[in-house]
Amino acid sequence: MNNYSNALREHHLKATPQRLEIANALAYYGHISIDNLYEIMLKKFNSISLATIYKNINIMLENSFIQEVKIPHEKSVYELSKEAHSHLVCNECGEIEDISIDLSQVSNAAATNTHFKIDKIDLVFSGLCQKCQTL
Amino acid sequence: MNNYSNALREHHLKATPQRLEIANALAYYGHISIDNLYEIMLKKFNSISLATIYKNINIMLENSFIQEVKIPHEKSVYELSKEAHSHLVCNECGEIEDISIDLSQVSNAAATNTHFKIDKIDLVFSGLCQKCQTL
DNA sequence: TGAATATTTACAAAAAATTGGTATTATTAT
DNA sequence: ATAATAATACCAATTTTTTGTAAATATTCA
Repeated sequence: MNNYSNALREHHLKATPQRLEIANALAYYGHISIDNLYEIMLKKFNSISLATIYKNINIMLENSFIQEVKIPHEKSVYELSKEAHSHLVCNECGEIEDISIDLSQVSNAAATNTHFKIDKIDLVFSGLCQKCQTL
Repeated sequence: MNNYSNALREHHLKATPQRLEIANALAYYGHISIDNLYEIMLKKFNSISLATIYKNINIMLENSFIQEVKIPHEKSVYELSKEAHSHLVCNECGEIEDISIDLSQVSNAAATNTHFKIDKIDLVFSGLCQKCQTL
């Protein structure tokens, strides 16, 4: 199990036990909503409050330690920052999967068409995962 | 100016004056947040309530008359349903632009890599629009 | 290692966002 | 036009998120 103390400090965040646990939860589950995170955190810190969750999620976002993933029709989930990647969501079971796809073609197409200077791409595929297709 | 009475009815929505005005606002502005929509609606219906806005947005979403667009770091905006397209957001001025790009390559890549059956793609480019690059 | 300081936490409360209940009014189909 | 149905405004309730603060904790630096 990873120790995120240094990673947190590199993002100018104090390494508190609560934050370490948030990092562990994100690492373990990959993507997690505020509600789920609160439930998980309660198991380790039985007096933790939602306000603490929100404050930490928000400051972690500001400092780019984590990223928000906006899923269609769902509440946002959060993930540890890593290399750029896209997401797939199963409309049946809700599973979220990471995927790395080369987006230079679409990025260039968008840039030349609109003259935007593009520096970030949020891409979410929705559909059915392999398991849910066969059920 | 378009009359959306029939379009609403085709989506099994009664064509009330409030709904027609929402449709007009979405058509005129392209993308609108709940707050902005409420402000706009207040000009025509000085006793309209936010609850009415929410109820209509929700039922219009359910009936696919409109679509939600989730913008990074921003509140959702809504748009009239139309052909599939992607979005560009300017991080400076907030402008949201539609763009049609062929996504069959990335869609195929994602499908073959993950064995998902993909039926929807949400793609948002963030960056700077042409105007804001030169400021 | 320990004291000083700066930040974080839990808790309470407030604020903001969204949803629910109902009498009245408007829309639709006949 | 009328009856049946659904939407609206209004108000209240709920849910979600943020804020303020004293106490507790982590970090810094000697």
